[in-house]
Amino acid sequence: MPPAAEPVADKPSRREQILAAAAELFARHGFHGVGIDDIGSAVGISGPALYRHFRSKDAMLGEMLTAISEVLLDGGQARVGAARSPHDTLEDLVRFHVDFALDNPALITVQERNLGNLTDPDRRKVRGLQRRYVELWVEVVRTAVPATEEPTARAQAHAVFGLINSTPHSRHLDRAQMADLLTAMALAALVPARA
Amino acid sequence: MPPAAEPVADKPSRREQILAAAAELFARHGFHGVGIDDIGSAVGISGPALYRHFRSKDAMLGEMLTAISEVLLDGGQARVGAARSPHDTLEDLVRFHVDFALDNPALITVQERNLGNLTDPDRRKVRGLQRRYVELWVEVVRTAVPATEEPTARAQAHAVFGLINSTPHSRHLDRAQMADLLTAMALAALVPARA
DNA sequence: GTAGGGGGTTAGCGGTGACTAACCGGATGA
DNA sequence: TCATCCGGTTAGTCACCGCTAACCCCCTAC
Repeated sequence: MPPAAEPVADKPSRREQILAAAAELFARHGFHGVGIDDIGSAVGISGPALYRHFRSKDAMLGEMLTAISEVLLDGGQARVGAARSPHDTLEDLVRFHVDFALDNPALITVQERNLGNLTDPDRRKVRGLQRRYVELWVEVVRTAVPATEEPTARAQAHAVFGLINSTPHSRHLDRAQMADLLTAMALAALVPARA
Repeated sequence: MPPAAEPVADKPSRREQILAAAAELFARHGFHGVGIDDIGSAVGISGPALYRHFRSKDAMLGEMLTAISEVLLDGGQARVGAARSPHDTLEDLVRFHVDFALDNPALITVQERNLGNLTDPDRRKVRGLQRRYVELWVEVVRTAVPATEEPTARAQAHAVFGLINSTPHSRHLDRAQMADLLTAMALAALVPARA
């Protein structure tokens, strides 16, 4: 068995190919607007072959969204772990989210739009991960700007997610400029005028 | 004919009731996730009775989205017409959008998520209206902050829409506080530190 | 050389969803 | 009084969609 004992990232496995294609389609047409055959033909196989890799269409969405939420939470925690000044931590966190959104527009779109199409247990899991990610932001914001009330910080976090995640809907600047712009806007929106 | 010759806003007509209910459902479950029977029973009638009021399910979505786009464009133009200082005009425009989003969370959600489910002609129409609304914002932003390049202003407009439209996803503050917070954040994100 | 299994195929089933057909009751205006 | 029509009903059609069944080909390991 030449290529085995290594479930690591070699080349994109079939599963990953499928998830990527499905994300693109879900983002464009919505979960129910995409057929199993559409996903299949997007990766060059046709229709029911997908069931060799996933138990159901729901399972694809579930795996996709939990993966995203875990990447965001883990990445966020890592950024916060590397302790620097409160404001620098906030900036790191913003930058991290901006990078993720710019590099994974389809995933961001699916996460925003298709949470409601998850299975109940999947939704619970994803909601939990998202809640922890929001709490991370709340803490970081309140550390950087101590005057902020907790509900306000939560509302700000959601608003900034909306700002950053709007990225897939506008492709006017190149990646670097877009990253800088979004980061600057998010920070300006989070820390009151004058810093 | 007692009540006629007045297509004006009396009490919510059946059509309007239906559109409101449909908007709520589309926002929650997505266009394809909602059945004709769901919409019907949401207004107390059942199933195919809807076809006395709309030609098709697509037509409902089409009418809904063009109406939203027209309200936004008209309202925006009205705000800009009442000429004040450039910065006050921008603030008015922001406030207008914030109010609309807070008062019509379902509509905002549908407009954000279900543009892709429109018929081709409907999508063209809505896209056109949206484009003009964005251009309005671009002009107002560039008048208030002349240093802004046009593509940057466009990207900023989209980002601020994302910020404001995130409203349906967070209900942590009461309406007034939320309006103030979103307005402040949007303005901070649009006009560079120090004004 | 061959057994086994991973990954693909096509055919078909059952359910559901948009829409139509056919019918109906009651308010209205001549 | 009665024709009309508006807005509702239920039954039914047809397409499509998720998923299973049954089959098959190759690649690998013994």
